[in-house]
Amino acid sequence: MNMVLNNNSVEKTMLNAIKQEMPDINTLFSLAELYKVFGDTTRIRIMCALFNRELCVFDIAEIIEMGQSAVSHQLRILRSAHLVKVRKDGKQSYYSLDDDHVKEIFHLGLEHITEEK
Amino acid sequence: MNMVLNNNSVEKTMLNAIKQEMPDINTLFSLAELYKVFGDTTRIRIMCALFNRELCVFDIAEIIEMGQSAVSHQLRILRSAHLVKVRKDGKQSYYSLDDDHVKEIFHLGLEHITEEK
DNA sequence: TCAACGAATGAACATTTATTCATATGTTCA
DNA sequence: TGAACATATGAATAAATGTTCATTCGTTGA
Repeated sequence: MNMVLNNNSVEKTMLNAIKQEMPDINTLFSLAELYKVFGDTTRIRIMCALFNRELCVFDIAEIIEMGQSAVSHQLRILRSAHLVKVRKDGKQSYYSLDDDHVKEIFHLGLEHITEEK
Repeated sequence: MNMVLNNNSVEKTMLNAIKQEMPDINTLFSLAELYKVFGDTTRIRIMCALFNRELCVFDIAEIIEMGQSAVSHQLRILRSAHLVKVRKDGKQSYYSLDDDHVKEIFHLGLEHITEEK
């Protein structure tokens, strides 16, 4: 028998079992994509401003003190992640949070960082 | 009175009120930093492998099919975000999740992406 | 109809980030 | 002690990302 043994903590068959039980790679990829969207201060601030109200692009830009273009670009990213939604009214686009998950994810993250040693 | 009026949805005073109620910028920055760590498929997969057990670096590398060096680099990032912790035993370093938040954040994210239209 | 305005978009640039390769560190055991 | 091994780390490279600037699109109202 020409079996290759590894001398690590876990047996080869066990490693394979762990591989099997992992969620499929596409799911994990989507998950990473979602968190990537949360992983930017500008987008976090935008979501934060939208916590209790809808706002148009110009007002968001004022609140977070950034240019209209930058805000608009980030809003597109937030939109495609289904984190914010738009309502158009005349010349303006009003954005609001799309989903309760946003607040929940936000709060969980806060818990983690405030509990840090 | 030389007050500049804006003709957007919300009055200037209201905008300032919203600015005031925003969490301070350092908190939001840390929050973004935390989610940035979740925002990478390799790190997500590592955390996932560690969901129910501790593993040494070599085994993690086997499970997620990446090089030892890449895994080690990512573990350092996870460690400094307090998401995983190490226990050293002889030649090996055993990593495990540091915190229940990891699982909670993970599951919330999964909920969000599976509910998408 | 056309000027003014709010928002969206594309291209360019600078910065950040993940991976790889090579090497260093630290531990075990022969 | 020194060879073998597990892990960590530094430098280099390639790829991804955020912001800015310039421009376009779409709507309003004079």
